[in-house]
Amino acid sequence: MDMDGLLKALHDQLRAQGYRLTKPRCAVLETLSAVPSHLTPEQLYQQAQQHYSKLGLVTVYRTLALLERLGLVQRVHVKAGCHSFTLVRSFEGHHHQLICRDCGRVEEFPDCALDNTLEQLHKRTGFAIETHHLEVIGRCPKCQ
Amino acid sequence: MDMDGLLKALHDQLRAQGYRLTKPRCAVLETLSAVPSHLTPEQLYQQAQQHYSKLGLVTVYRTLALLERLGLVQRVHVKAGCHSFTLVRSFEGHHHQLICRDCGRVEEFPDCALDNTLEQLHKRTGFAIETHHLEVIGRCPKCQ
DNA sequence: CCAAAACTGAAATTCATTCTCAATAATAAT
DNA sequence: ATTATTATTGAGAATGAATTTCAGTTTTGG
Repeated sequence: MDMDGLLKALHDQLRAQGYRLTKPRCAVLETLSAVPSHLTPEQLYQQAQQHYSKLGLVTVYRTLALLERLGLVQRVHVKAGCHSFTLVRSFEGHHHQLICRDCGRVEEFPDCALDNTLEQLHKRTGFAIETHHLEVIGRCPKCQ
Repeated sequence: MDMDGLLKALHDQLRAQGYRLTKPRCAVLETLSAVPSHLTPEQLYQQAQQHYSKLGLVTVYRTLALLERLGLVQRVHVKAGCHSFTLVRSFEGHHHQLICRDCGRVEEFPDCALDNTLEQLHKRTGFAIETHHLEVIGRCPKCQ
């Protein structure tokens, strides 16, 4: 999908859900759609000001929250800033986590059928894959 | 302080790497090992004070950083608090992200061979799986 | 064009995390 | 044991991201 098509689709999504198409929102969308990677709210704020100079940082946060709610934007967890910790209970190999969204219980499970996928991904994209994070969210038996 | 196998193993790991076995660290480890789920630094601070009342919050942060560096503790990304955002470019289905750790470039890839794994996971654990997050980290062709 | 409602920016605020530094405690050597 | 060395600590200050508040503005439907 070309960029204008993408932008138009995004606009339509907003309108369809009854949200207004404002200059700040257009600036945020335009900036995001022009960038192949991810941006922090602060970076987005800086760059989007080139499209609409009166833009405020608060509005960037609000717009991101809205777009995320609508599923138009996705959060990327980069290294820092996330909050909870569990003990690693098995000392070898890769572990993944199954997290209950209600009680927060965490169950680890051993490496999954991902090796094959990662191999193919490497071949297709040329990325040198170093690690991966997998979190599975659900409800544990007690919380259902 | 009683010491089951897990705790003793953790102590040994610390000692083996030349770190001191202090009361604050013991309190943090003891608390974490008693909890089947994940705790925020603040929660951990509250609970670990029951083991060592003079404990400071700063030390909890430092201890977590140390334990994470040693691979004894793992960060869990729960909903809030993470920083970067990308646009979702395909509007249907599940997407995963391949992130270059150097330039930050993000490439999406379609659903992987996880369905089977998730099905098995459900059968084995009884969790009702609702969603999952997968991030693959590597270096893109340009950055290698 | 007008009115109603959604939306906005700025400032103040909150909250998590990090930094600084003098005091303290764990360990190894005596 | 006692001591010396050095890692480690806690308190308070500082930082920085994210949120709240609110009066003013912009968008849209009529």
